[in-house]
Amino acid sequence: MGRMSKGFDDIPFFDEEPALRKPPPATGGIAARAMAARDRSKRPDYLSGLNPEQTDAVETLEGPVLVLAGAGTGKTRVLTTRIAHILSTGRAYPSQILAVTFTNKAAREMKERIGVLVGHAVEGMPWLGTFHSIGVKLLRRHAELVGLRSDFTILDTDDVVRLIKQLIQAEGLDDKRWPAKQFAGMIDSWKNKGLDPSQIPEGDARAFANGKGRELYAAYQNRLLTLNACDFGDLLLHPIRMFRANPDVLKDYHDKFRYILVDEYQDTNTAQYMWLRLLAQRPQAKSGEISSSSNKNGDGINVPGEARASERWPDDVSSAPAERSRASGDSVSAKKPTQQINICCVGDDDQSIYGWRGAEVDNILRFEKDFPGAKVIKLERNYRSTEHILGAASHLIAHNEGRLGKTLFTERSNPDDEKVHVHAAWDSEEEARAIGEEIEQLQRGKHNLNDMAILVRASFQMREFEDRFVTLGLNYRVIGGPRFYERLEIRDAMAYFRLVCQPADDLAFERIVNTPKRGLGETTVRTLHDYARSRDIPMLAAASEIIETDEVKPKARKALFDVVTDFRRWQTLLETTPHTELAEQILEESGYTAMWQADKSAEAPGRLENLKELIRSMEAFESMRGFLEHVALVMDAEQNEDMDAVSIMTLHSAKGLEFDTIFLPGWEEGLFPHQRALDEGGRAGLEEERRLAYVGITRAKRRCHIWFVSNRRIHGLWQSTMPSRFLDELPIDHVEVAEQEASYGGYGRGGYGQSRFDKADPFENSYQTPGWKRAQQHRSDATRDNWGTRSGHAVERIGYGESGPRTRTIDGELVAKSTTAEPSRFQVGDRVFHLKFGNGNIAAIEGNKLTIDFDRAGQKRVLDGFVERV
DNA sequence: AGGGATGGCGCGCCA
DNA sequence: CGCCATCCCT
Repeated sequence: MGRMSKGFDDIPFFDEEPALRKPPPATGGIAARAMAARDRSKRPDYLSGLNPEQTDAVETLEGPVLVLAGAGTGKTRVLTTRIAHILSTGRAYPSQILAVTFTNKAAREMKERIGVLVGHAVEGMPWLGTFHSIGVKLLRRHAELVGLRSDFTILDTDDVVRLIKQLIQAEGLDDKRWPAKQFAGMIDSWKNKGLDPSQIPEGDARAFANGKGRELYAAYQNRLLTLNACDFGDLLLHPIRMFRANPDVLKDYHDKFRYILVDEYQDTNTAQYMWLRLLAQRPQAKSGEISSSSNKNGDGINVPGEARASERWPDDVSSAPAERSRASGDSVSAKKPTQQINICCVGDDDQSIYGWRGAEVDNILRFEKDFPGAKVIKLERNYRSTEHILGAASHLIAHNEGRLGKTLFTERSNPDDEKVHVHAAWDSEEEARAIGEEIEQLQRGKHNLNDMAILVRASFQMREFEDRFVTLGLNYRVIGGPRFYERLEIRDAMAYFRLVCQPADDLAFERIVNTPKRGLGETTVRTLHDYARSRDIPMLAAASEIIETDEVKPKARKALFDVVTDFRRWQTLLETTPHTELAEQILEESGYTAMWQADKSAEAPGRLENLKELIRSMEAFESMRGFLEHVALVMDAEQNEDMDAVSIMTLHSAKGLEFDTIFLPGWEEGLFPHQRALDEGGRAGLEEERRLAYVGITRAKRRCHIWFVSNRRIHGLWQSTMPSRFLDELPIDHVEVAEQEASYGGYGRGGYGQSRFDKADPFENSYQTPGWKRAQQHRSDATRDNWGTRSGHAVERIGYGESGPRTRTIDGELVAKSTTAEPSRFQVGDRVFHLKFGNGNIAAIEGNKLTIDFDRAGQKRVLDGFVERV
């Protein structure tokens, strides 16, 4: 077993590892084959009810498999059944299966479902988790191989930014000119690509901090090591480095993981790809050394002559040229016959929505090249949505290029199925109000709130709905919303706990050294900081030294002394006291609870409540360390599941979920597709936004309501908005432009009833609906009442001017092209003024849409109602 | 040292 | 608008 003892035996983490102590089951033997044959003929329960493609995906256990699973085609079912199949046919122990997901939610769900399939016999799957949580697990075992101790802390984005800011200042740079946040983003993207400071492109390195980008990145990494800390990227990068530098350790994992499953493969980034590759690739034996035995492959799993993908990785020019030679280093033991590592990746290129996080759709598009002989199985039979919903989604996504190309179909078709509804509202307030009413309507029709969800593009949209639902008394839950752990009081409390568990955590120290106020101001902290830096010791240690000297004033010295004594005491208690008790004690004795009790502000009681909740949630964990790790990785606080409530979440966090009724508000240019996606990602960015739209629509089983508004408040200013281009890309056959049925909450009731407009020709102008007209009518009152002035300055008025209601047409497929369009009151070349974009010249006119070259804002497309001639 | 006022900037999505 | 950082005052 070589030097493997390094990790496995010294550190008390050898969980459920039968494979390392007992010989693995004889999967390749005659008995096993007989067993497998028996199982195949018997068709165990869990296989029944799968369609042929799904069955294929479950039963093709050997060799590389790519499952292209469209939305709602039973992807999770395939994954879990596949695992159940592996387990119940005795091909591997739970601990020999590596199953990677992207979200904790997905991991949790898979665990549950496997449990149901296999029964209670299987005690969890130790290696089922997110890339990051598995990364942590690996790192805790082998921390010393990358220069960490196994009790390292995981820093969140906030910590990272503060740390970088310090470094920027330490370099004598202006932290205004070089924002820490921006650099944190750069580091993150380098890490997503698997690049350490020496590998980043020269251009990138120069782009920041007067050309000191590389130095700064290196300094950051060093600082992390000193702090015994990791950022999220390190959770992937360190294991990669560790495996490359320690082929013997890697080999242990090769022997261990017989089956690798990857969920959402389209979302893997380069670092994750490298990580997977290392684990799935058994190094090819060097000729003459160990070839004969390793090629023998005595377990019989392989079909003779079939290419073994794991030996045929392509040369990777971009990331790590040295890897292949290093990974196939000489220390690999060849005594045991090698077994194939069977990798199965599941994904959907149409649902790749994490490009901004470094995901490479290319990974999935390239799968067959990476794994020669790979079997590709397409799942296209949709079990979730109605024909209209599928039709709308398919037609929309067909506007993307560079797809592998799947066509979802369903066999369930019902004449009663509703089309996808498109609604217009005047502003986001009305949007929230109308959706609230629609929800209440459904509720009256005996629909559960649990079956409805509102999916927003950006989290700031959520608040409007929350406000509205609070007034309505409508239950809702925010999924992945303002994260529990991000709250001030939770972060403070966590900092205390971190520092107790990890005295070197200077970020935690600085956070709480003067919270509550102890008279340890900036001066004292700086002295401490300098002292610690000059001796290269953590600040808490520095504090305990410095109180022996007279470097700080007596008052501060006393305060520091108290802090140091407190922490020393808590550290000793860590071993003896139950962690929840200790946590309470820490918050009491530090005066932190008292601080909030003394606080008379409105939110103080809530904060105290949150602290209690924090302690409560610690009960589920074995130790304070375990809890800290959980919080660092699992950002979502548990919500009470039994309540019937509407879910509100972002489109991103909705991936993988399904609801009977889906509301998709905010389909406006600039918000969805998001302006920044367009600016930074160009066409690729637009396509990713479109995939996001596709994900949104395909979450719906029965009803899908899309909304757009003409006015939205952005940065506190009301801005006029244009309907999203994605609306134009919906097929008219499956879409109905809805009339708003409900009356208005506070005002405007009566007089604008729907009936008067019922006979309006829907094709005349689809957005000329009663709701729309009413909204316009509204505008004149509402503008005066609600959008008046702000601290004396005129707010942006929405640009209707004096010329009355506009005709709004979306040309394209959704709405019949308006042939009766009145000639535009503008001409190409006209000089015009727009409230937001300023002056510009008209470059083109399409109906009432103007393309304008603005002097300052560049080229934009706006509705003619929002500009006036100058 | 601490608190209040003021001014700048931002609201994209995640582990 | 709302958060934050910073400034300035006590």
